[in-house]
Amino acid sequence: MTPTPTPTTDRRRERHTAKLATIVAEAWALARRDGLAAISLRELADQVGLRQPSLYAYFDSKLALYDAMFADGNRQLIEVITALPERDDPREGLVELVEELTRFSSADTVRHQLLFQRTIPGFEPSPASYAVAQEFYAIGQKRLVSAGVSDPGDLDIFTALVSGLTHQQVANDPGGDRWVQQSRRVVEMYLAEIGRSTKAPSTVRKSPSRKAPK
Amino acid sequence: MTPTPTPTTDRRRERHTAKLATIVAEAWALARRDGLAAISLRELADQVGLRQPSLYAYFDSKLALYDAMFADGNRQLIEVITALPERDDPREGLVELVEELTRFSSADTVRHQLLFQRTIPGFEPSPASYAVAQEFYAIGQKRLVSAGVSDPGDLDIFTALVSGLTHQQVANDPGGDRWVQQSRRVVEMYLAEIGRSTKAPSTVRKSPSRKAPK
DNA sequence: GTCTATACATCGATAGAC
DNA sequence: GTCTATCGATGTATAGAC
Repeated sequence: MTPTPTPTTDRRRERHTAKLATIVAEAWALARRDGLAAISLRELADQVGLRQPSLYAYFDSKLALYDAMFADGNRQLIEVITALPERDDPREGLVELVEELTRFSSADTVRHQLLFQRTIPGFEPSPASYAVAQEFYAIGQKRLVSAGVSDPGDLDIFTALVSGLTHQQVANDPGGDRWVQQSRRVVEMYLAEIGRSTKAPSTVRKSPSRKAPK
Repeated sequence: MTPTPTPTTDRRRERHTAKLATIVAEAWALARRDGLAAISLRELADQVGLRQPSLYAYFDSKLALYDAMFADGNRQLIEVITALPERDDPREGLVELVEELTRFSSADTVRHQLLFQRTIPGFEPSPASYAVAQEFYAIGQKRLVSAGVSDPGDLDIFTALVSGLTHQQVANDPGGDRWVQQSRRVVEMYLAEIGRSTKAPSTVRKSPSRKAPK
């Protein structure tokens, strides 16, 4: 997903990358003000001291801009969770992880939208950007395993818990901490359930679904 | 949020309302095909045999169309959950409620987006439409109270669980039932936690009932 | 790389005739 | 209510000067 002509010399490449970062940062600012889907390329260009066609030296299209923002947001996410202090008790570490993720979403609604909701028609992360998202996912999964969670179903439940807390936080108390406060209890509730089921790992309860499983 | 000039005679009002319903239905179809934000008023008008400006006889703006869709989706939601069979055990009823809500979201991604995510820039439900959403919320809360949940914090956790299951279902397995299948276990996990925290722990079933819902 | 200039298709929205 | 005609703004894209 390289833009148009990638700069040749190191010096030029450096400036190119720097300018690209300011464009992405300004795009975030516009998205926060008007909404993610309402970013105007002409206004974005103005904000970074360029004319609209010049943006095409950095992005092939508007979707490519969203792609860069997607990767950028996921890098922020990785940065935040890797900065968390190590805990002897992996369960306590899990609590803090979930609290931090909920805070992260609460801090920036549109960032949460781009990263976790499919809100832009036609947008799909490029392989490179998707790899960043998977890196985050791998880190989270590793912490889960440390806390003794390995069953796929258990993992699905955990992702549901986290996405539920973050979504409610963003939707009903953006900038606040109403669901951040519930994170500890939710994680402890979850770990209690996991501990309950690991005694008999063979018998997996399944919901009487009306649809036949695939 | 009445459109432009509300029809005067009963006959005209009737046709107006009927046509309005077909417009909303066709808007859903377009949204399913191209995405919620990608609805084109010109194409919508074509689909219902009108020219684009004529749509303004039914909606003051595009946002007013979204508002009508929002109310419509919430009415569908109320219809679905009120159609659920009565259960002697309110806990079993809660399980089925959550399963049904997750199925509801899985069945229509864009409907879930409009109802539960803030994805359209500038859109905010009108008081009339918001009242429909609150009616749904009141029904859900009533069932929760029947199951012995009344604490506000407990309620916040429940909404997080439901929104998490539905969101994961929509985002990662649209049309499927991967998180629908986890609904029972999540609800039982939740009820166990509630029972643990209440001062007077009632009879908590240790093992879940295998009673099939239907 | 960035500019000016221009082009095209599409969009939501409005004015005014009927 | 529905139409035609039109508006301003948008995203997208290209050509060519510097």
